[in-house]
Amino acid sequence: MDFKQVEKKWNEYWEKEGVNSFDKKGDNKYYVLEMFSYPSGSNLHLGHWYNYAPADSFARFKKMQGYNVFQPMGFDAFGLPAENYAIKTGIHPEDSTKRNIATMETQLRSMGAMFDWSSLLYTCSPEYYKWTQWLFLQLYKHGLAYQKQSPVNWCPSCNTVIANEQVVDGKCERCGAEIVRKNMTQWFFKITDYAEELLEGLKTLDWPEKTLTMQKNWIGRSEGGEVVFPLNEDNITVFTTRADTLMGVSYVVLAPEHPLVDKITTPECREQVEKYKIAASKASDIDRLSTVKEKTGVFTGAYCTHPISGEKVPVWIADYCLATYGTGAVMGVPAHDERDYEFAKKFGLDIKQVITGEGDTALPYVEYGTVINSGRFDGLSTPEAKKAILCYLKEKGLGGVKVNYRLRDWSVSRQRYWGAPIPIIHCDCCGAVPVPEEDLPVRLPYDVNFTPDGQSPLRKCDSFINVKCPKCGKPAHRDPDTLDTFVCSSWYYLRYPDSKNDKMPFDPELINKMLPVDKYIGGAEHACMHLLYSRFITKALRDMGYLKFDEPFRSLIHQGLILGSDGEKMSKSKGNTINPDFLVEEYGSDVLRLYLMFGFSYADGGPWNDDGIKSISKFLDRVERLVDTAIAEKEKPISNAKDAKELNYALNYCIKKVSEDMETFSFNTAVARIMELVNTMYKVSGCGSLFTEACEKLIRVLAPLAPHFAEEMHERMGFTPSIFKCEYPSCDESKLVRDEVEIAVQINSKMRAKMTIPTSLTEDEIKEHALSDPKIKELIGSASVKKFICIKGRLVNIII
RNA sequence: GCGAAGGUGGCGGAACGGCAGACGCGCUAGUUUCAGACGCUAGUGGUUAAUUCUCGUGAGGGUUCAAAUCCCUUCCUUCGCACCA
Repeated sequence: MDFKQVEKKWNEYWEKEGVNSFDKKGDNKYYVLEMFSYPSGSNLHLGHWYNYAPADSFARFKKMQGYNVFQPMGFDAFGLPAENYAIKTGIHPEDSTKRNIATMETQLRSMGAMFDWSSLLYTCSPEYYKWTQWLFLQLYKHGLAYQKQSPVNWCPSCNTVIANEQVVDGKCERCGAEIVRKNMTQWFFKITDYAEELLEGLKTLDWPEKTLTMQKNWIGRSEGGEVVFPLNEDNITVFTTRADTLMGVSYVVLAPEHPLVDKITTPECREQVEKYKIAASKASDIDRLSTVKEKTGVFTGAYCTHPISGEKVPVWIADYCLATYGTGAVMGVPAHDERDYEFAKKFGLDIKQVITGEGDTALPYVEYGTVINSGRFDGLSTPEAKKAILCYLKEKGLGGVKVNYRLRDWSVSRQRYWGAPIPIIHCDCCGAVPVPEEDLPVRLPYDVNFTPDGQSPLRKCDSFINVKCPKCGKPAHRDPDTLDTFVCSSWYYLRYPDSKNDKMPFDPELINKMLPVDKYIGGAEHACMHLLYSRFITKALRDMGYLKFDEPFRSLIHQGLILGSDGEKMSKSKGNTINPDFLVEEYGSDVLRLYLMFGFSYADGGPWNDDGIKSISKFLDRVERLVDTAIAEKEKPISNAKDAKELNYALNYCIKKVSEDMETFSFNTAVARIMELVNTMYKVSGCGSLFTEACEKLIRVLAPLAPHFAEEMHERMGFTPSIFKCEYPSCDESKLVRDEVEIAVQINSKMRAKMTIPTSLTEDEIKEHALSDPKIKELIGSASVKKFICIKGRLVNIII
């Protein structure tokens, strides 16, 4: 078969007849969404194929089941790589991105997937980012966008902010200079306002268990309390989950970045504190939280007051305390916390035991127990003491119960060019003023110097930056930063159904009908960020009244990663990349997609193997020969009843299993079941018209998995196109009823024999049957049967 | 370091308390062919003369009539960790 000609023929036919397009007016919608891609290289790589092709087969399966399937495609086109590429080559990000998109779009079209091309979108087009900016303004108006100081990676040599990815071993990837953390004013989205609902909502989602767990841990809810340690006119507030150990506090630690540090440090400690702060600014959070690394810290010279005992408590700074978690301050209870114990040992701080328990209570004792050495709280259990102490603190105005989340607000400012400009104007009189909605989009200027030299690229563009304040009309300047690309991707699924609307970001009526997404497919690496941001944006828009659903993605699937044949991650530098173009050229797109589905467990992925794909090519040839046989058998009567029964069983078993497997993205077993049917069809004979009928159904079951091939076979068998307008075959359960079944016989749980019995037997009859079987009789011998376990249709286990 | 997964034949992978290795690659034999390729048929975890016994799901322990599957310990690998997307 000339697959090139066949693929071209059907791609054109589908396009012309609108076979793939979504019926906006129809009901029974099914929204299948694959995570859109970043147009980084110029070519579609195998990973894209692995994401899109099997997901498309799922979409086609749903279509054949009668759903009105909406499967859009687009590009997440802003981002760092295009800008880095521009710095290196001088090619403008807009030019390289547009060129990459054009290539990828052509390749995606040749894949033969049923994308609804009329909804295509690019996040870098002004028609799209106008609404990204609109989204920012809505969040701002509702108090969900705000500015605060926050640390960034700063390269003192390049004089610029650099991404985490560009920090290699604490050094700048470009120039090798040591990176320091520097505070800058940044925009944040208040995702923490939704922490509780984001956590609760997880219960309603049909998502992989591991993803739910990861999000849960990422949000990191912990119940505890706040405790205030007064220090002159200031208060140091700490968060703790172990308020019961409060009387064991021997010091308080502030994060080196804590705002109080400068104020409270005494002159004689100033030098060591400053030195320590510089050292801490060079360590990553991951290093700082390591429990194996030796603890470091310095004394500030200051003392705060214990809220209950009134004793003086020394205040230290240490990098194991993070400014971004809790209140940026912790109380040190060496007797009952491993890190505090290590810290106190090293610096000679007091270790006061205030909890005891049964058994081994060697310090640090971190288990729950009974309070001691704590005055009025002595004798209480840990949970009782937590309550009592926090209650007492509340009365004194020095703390109380508090729920804390690990989740931090979402930093959305980027000091870069290639992103959506932040629609804010800074005015000396009026402060931060939102750009009026009618002035959107704030267009990204083309002629910009984006070489890194200490300034946001947009700040150097006078025509962009200098504007009049929309409020007072005085000279003002635009915000020079752009938005994190995660902002663009946090709402694109809302734009797709109405992607050409120039009056609003989406039509609320339409969106309430189309959303949530019924099946979302993409990489597991997005578990905590993209997927959480999208959920937050959906909930925020709901509360503003723009939509009426709570969650954007009802059901989620992650595909695995295809590795190089050496088992390593594919990369140009390793030279182990597989170019799908060559494979499509040699085998055709159906064979490539079928192999991707058959050769791997979809959620796991694995190393690429050249031999496997050839076998799929042979498999389709095998099916093609079957079709030709079936055409010849069409008018013949059924002459072999036994084989006919066998064929009916195989056919209906295949239909049943494949339908189930397609539903769960278990493509490898779905293909295996089709291969089994094909094997059976090669074995049987004398099935006549039943054979032809079976073949027709086989082609339909295969259609979502090998669309061009199936369409061609369907036509060859004399049917009018398109096969995707046909119903998916349904299983005739009556054909699956068997008269006899072979079951295993175990004696003392060891496999000993097999026997074939009628399926109609009751448990007692099976027992009788088994015990009277001569071979089994012999195996049992003179021993007596103690117990008889019968699992119907599978096995019996005779304990003697 | 913290969080999340995963270790099954020569290989990709099935099974997810009930006959381990479905399906495929590879390999072996037969068949077709002038020959090869292709196709078709059969076999294929180790061990063995033998469906003969036995051993086998990273390692060690446990629960159970029964464990790849559940529990504990341990080793190894992969992914994420908030400015890559």
